[in-house]
Amino acid sequence: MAASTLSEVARLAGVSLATASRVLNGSSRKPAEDIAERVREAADKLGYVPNAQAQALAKSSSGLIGLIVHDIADPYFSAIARGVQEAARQQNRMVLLASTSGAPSDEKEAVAAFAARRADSIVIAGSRSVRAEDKQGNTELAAELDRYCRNGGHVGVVGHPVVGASTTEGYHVVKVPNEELAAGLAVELAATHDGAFLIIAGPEGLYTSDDRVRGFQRGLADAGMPAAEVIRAGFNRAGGYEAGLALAERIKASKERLCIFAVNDVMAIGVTAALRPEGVWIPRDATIAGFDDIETLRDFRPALSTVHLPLEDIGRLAAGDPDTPPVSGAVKLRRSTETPVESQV
Amino acid sequence: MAASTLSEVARLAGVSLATASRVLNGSSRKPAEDIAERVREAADKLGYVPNAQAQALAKSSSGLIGLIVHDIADPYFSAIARGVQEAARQQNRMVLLASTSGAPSDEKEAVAAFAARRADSIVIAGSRSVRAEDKQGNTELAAELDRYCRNGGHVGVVGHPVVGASTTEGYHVVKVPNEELAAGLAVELAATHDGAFLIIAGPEGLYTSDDRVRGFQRGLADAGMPAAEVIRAGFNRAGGYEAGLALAERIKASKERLCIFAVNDVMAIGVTAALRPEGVWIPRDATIAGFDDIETLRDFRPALSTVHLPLEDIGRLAAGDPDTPPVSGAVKLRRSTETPVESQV
DNA sequence: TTGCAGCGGGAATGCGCTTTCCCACACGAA
DNA sequence: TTCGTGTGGGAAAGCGCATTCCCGCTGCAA
Repeated sequence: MAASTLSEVARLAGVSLATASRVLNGSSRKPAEDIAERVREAADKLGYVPNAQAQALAKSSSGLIGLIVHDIADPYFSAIARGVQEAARQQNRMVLLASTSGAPSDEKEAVAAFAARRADSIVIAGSRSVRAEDKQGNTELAAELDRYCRNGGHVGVVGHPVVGASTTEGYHVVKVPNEELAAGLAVELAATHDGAFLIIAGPEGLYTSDDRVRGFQRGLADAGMPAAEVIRAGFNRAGGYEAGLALAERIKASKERLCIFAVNDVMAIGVTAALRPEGVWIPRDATIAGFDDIETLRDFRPALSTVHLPLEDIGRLAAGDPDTPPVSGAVKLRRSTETPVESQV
Repeated sequence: MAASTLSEVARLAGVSLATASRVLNGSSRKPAEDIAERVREAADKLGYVPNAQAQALAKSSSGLIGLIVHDIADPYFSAIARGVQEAARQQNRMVLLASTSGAPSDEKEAVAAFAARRADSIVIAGSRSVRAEDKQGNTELAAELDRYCRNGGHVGVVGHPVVGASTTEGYHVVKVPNEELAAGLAVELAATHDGAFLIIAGPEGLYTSDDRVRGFQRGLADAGMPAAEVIRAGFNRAGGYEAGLALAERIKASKERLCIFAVNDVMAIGVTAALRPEGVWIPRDATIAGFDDIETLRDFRPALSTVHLPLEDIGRLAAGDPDTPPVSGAVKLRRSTETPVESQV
């Protein structure tokens, strides 16, 4: 990647390096118009593209914003990524992407890489976890982030604080009211469903999942219902599918309709997909609700009851956009939890 | 973003800058083990993180790979992004992201920004277009890419070459056999459907869409069927939805089942979503097929007939991964184009 | 006419690192 | 003992740019 440099431009325009720099790359001092014009012409003729690396080095600020997600192809993350991207665009920055499949140790490396690139800020999306196997990774991640912040970096985390992070300057968490919203969902569901509830959760220790489970149980309690049984599975479609398979027989054997709460939309879809070939129809034989309100899944049938989350805004907020309204979700009851006509005797 | 520098490390370790560099940042010359150990300790104590910008400047190679997509939240692009990301990871690079909502002039700016950052290579996903309003943008984009390549950059384009790009060194196109696959789809559909066909296409001039339309028509011709009528709409779900609305009455009025080919999956979903409230059922009243085989839509019901594209591999290929097999799609016939039992008299 | 701001351009320094070149030293052969 | 030869560390020159000084010039008041 060689390209023409500023000094070449300066030479061609017959001015000094300083002047050329002032003309081309924005400075408080504005050279005279005629000379500026000459510089611009020279730059144009040479196809000059400023070297952002060198600029960053000289003024120690890179205009980069690092984004860490578990999986960029997951619609949850890609929606957040879009928000981050938009915020970055507004701030005239570029987004540096890292997918880590969720392991804190990978995330730590990503943070280090971002720090090496002197990213102005880092956004970490994806659920934090306190699982035992992540213990060391979490500690290292926290240390790395801490160092990054001490060196003047800004960190935005979606959902929960990074485990073990000492609240440093420049560290902010975009709170997602998972618990409250899950409680709200439970209350609304309890209003029309008086059978049993069941929760299909992610692995224990995953904050997002745990919060939603806790909230849902609290909502049930508030509504005067007994606590729901909790089944653990992977926090993705496959997990939901597996849980669905395990559940099919039970549902068919039972006489009353079960109301299932899967802690995110893709899990709910997985459950539904597993149930269908078994002849268990939603919402006829069981009802189901998810969480996130993933856009790509809106056309899914039966329409999935869920909790809407402004994912794009969340991304924007994490990226430090000041104009974005605070996170506020909303329960969306749709077909998948409706009481079918024939049983509304 | 201040941090400890290499010279601080060198001083603490009591060695020269050169030695410290050789120890910490990989060089062909390996200093003695005892001295290396001292340097490593010093680096560790200071929490040294090499400044990638400075490294890039010094060795003029940034380890960056730029990715340009229309919309990162679109599952088509996010799947490609995942592939690019993985390839980058393998090559020990980082991905720089730019979303452009499809305008060539935006893409041009993204290329310039990547060039400024001295990205080693650039991947452009998303359909090329020859629409009149994109004419100037295309020209500028081509010029910018050309300059980038001449300066030693590598460019990978998904699908079609950038309009007007003179084939320079370092420019490669990941061919996607849209036309052939669409033809294959048409042939397979024609085998079981003998009514009329209709194509819901994207805007005229969008290569991807045009290719698929052309291929489908050719397939129909090969199968001895008359050409299908073509309706134009937006190349996204909204476009499909709109087209679906416009179509509903017609389908209800007609006595024979129509077979609809939407040029991508999300459009097909949009069509289906528009048709459903009108009482038009797929595949009872009409059948429909899409293109892309988007993963998130696999659980959609009726299961969507489509053409599978190895999107992740495409991303990898565009990012220059040598171990990825060439692009090969496959027709996937599913429920949405099945002949329902009751009409199989 | 002299003195003093004020303005605009240029030389030079440094951002943090890689890499070339040089030099001191040790070792083996003659 | 002396001369090559190799080995390993250090000094220094950039990489491309921003920015701080510095300096010459002009315009104005005294």
